[in-house]
Amino acid sequence: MKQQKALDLSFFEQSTIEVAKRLIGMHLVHELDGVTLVGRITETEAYLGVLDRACHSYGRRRTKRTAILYEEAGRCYTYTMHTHCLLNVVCEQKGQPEAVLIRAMEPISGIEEMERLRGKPHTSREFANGPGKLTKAMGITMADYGHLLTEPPLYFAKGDNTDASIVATKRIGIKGAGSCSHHPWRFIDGNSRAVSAYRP
DNA sequence: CATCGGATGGACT
DNA sequence: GTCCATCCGATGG
Repeated sequence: MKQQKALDLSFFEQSTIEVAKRLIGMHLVHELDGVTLVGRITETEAYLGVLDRACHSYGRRRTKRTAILYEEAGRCYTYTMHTHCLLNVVCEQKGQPEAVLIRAMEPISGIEEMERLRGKPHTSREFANGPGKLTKAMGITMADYGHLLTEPPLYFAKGDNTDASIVATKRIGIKGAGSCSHHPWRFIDGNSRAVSAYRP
């Protein structure tokens, strides 16, 4: 495995939709207990802040949980959904509370350790084809809340997206968000099977 | 304090 | 398709 070079802050200061699209094919890296875990991102969703009814910062809602969304781009926004931890990266300028949810990946390296973290055998397709599965495989927890995702131990790195075919769809699991439910702000690699079940 | 609900996943019918 | 584990923030009394 060649050296992983972290994406820098300017990457995350682009528009949130642009970040969501460009993260497809990029690598997510976690250096954990001396092992480097790497996955290739296959699915993301953009959450566009104060006007997006599906976004936790809709209407400038600001709580202890959402506070990090108001900080600078590149920060880690983790939150718990039922029994699971979900990973987001903050985008845009400080004070503009937008983020990209990392929803799925293909395991690249550190696979034995990821299998131990995930528990039970899984096919490569279902290994991390969901946001809760992904954080479990990568060992990401609420302890990572606020971490700057351009620095070890948890960061993004340039990957291979030459085979990626970016497909936009509606976001998954959004309810009660009116017209915001229909925006095509979910992005998948149409050539990967390691994505959530729904396809257009 | 009690209650509710959700950007989920896994087991099961 | 259904059920539910088990969490935190939000809301109301």
